[in-house]
Amino acid sequence: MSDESSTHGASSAVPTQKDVARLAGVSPVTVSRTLSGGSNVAPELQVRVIEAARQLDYLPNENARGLRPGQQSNLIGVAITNLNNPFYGKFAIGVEEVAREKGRFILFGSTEESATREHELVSNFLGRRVEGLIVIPASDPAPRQWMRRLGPVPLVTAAREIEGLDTDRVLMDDAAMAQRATTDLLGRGHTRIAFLGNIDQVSAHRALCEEFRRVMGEAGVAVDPMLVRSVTDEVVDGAAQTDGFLRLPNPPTALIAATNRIAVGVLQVYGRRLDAGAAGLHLPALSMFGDLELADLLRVRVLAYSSDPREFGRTAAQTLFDRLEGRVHGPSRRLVVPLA
Amino acid sequence: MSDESSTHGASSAVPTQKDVARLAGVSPVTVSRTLSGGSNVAPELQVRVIEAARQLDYLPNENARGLRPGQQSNLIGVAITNLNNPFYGKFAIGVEEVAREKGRFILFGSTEESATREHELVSNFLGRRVEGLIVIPASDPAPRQWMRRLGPVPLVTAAREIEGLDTDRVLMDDAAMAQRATTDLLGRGHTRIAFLGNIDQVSAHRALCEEFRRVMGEAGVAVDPMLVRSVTDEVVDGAAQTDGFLRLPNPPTALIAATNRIAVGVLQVYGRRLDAGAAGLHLPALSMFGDLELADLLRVRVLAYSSDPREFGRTAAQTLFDRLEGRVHGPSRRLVVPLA
DNA sequence: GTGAAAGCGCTAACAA
DNA sequence: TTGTTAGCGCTTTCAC
Repeated sequence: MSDESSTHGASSAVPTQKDVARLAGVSPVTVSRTLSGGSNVAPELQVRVIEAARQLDYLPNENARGLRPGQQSNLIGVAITNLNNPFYGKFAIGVEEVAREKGRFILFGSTEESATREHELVSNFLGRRVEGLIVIPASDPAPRQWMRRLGPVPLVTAAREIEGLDTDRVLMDDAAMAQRATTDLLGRGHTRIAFLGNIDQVSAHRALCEEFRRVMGEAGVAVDPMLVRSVTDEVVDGAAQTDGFLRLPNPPTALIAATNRIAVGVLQVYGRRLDAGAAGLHLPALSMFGDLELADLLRVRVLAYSSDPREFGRTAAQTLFDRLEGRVHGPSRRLVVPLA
Repeated sequence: MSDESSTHGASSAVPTQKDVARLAGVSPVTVSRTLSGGSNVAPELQVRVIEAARQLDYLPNENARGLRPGQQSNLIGVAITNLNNPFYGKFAIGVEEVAREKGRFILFGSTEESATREHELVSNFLGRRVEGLIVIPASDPAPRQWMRRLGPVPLVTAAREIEGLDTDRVLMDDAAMAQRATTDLLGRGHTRIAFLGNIDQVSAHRALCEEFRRVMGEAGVAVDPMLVRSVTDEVVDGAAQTDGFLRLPNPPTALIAATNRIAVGVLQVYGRRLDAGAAGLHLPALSMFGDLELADLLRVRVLAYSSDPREFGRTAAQTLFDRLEGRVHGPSRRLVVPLA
């Protein structure tokens, strides 16, 4: 009474080329040749092979296939830091799109900002002989042993620049974003502008913050040290620090959030205040870096400055394939994706 | 002057077990044994092997390893329909978390609602000998040939129920969501309630819409056929149909959007109207099914009804591992994840 | 046009 | 404890 044909029934062993050959009455080589183009195989035999394969629901073992020298795995390894950030979800779409166009498949993992997990993931990806890697480096500053194991596998890092890491890398135009955000706020008459940075995104944070200070300085506006803070890239931390800002005797009139997640934290605090009856006008104007889909529908006006995340993913993938397909040689490249 | 040690320099061939063995002055088996636990290997040899492996940056070839009978690939295939929907991004997080706990890695792809792409992806995943599959079925109704190729590989479908597909499946509580949404709106005095369904999500849409009609009927409120429409799961289509509703001589006072994407389309239209000076009160109240992070911060009040997407992903993965680890046998299961 | 043989990198079974 | 042998599923010589 067991349900042998059911989805999860243990049917007999997975059919191999040999099984197909036997059923078709040919040798395994003929099967291989038929299924990979069919050159030098009599049409009649091809028909028999194809029929046999269909009948057995045969599926070539890609792992065995990739074992032969000179064969590619058709695999790309992608490690991001945090799928919870919709920016990286969209980034992954962009990568996926390009990979599909190129006939590649994706090994995917999230590091959750941990260097250990990054090591685990990348090592495994390399063990599976990925043809290339796209990595958003974890903010965990531990040394990256896996870099030495890359061998000939091209690596593209994205979104963050890690000191001492000389790889092809795709970055957002942090300077332009910070410059625009700061200028826009100054233009609206703000002078007490708080900067809520991300302690994690080492390189990006520094660039954003430096540019903020530079523009402020150029405009002759002093930056209150109390108003420059860094938190981890978590909603709760953004919220906590926002509360801190609002409790200051002389709170800021505008606030720049370095990331998507942090901005959501800010907005949650704003939401609570509004629900408690606060007037929107008394809350600091909010600008942010990153992607916030409904930004223009919020009860609070939010200005978002960002590259298009999907385009960002596409660029990262294109950069990888430039190497893979030999269009680019030589020293590593540093690409900056312009603002959307 | 070529930069041999650079990241993308073509270093010599990838080292194999044999290379390590040679360098350590032992046989390949000793390397294998050492690296997989080290039972029955003299401590001294182990040291030599490990040192040699480190020196060569050796990484075992996981594909070759998985080729041996009785070995697992440690790979799970995950195919979703649309990474653009943050719901599925969070779903993927949930799956990833569980996979990591179980020491599995993820082959990932997006079908973009195309049955062809779904076939491509799943076939390739199976060819790479994934141990299990998690699939959000594409709405494309074309027959699923790949189902017959599963063999012993367990499959869990999620979010949508496909007719004639007898698999383990994880679903949202559509009836409860629709029931609550409709009841809540009726309780607020609305009677002209529009239903903006998703033409794609075959099973889910039907369940949602049926429950909507049922609750309306039970409350003795007539459903205006003009106010029940289906669109594809795209922001633009949601927006277009919303425009349609608003132009009716007798527009609805409330609107239920079947998905996240559709609701965003509605909100975009609302945003434009508000910017053009319309009063929020004149826009239909909006309820939706799915996940909208900033729902309570919008200028328009939105009621969102949904399961927690991450929990949803975790449940799907757990259901898969229940089969993989032999905790569950027999006929396929249908799990409904309760509302968040 | 077809098949036999060899070998990709690895590990289980068997010998020493 | 160590090494030799064999074979996983596939494709690339090379011979017929």
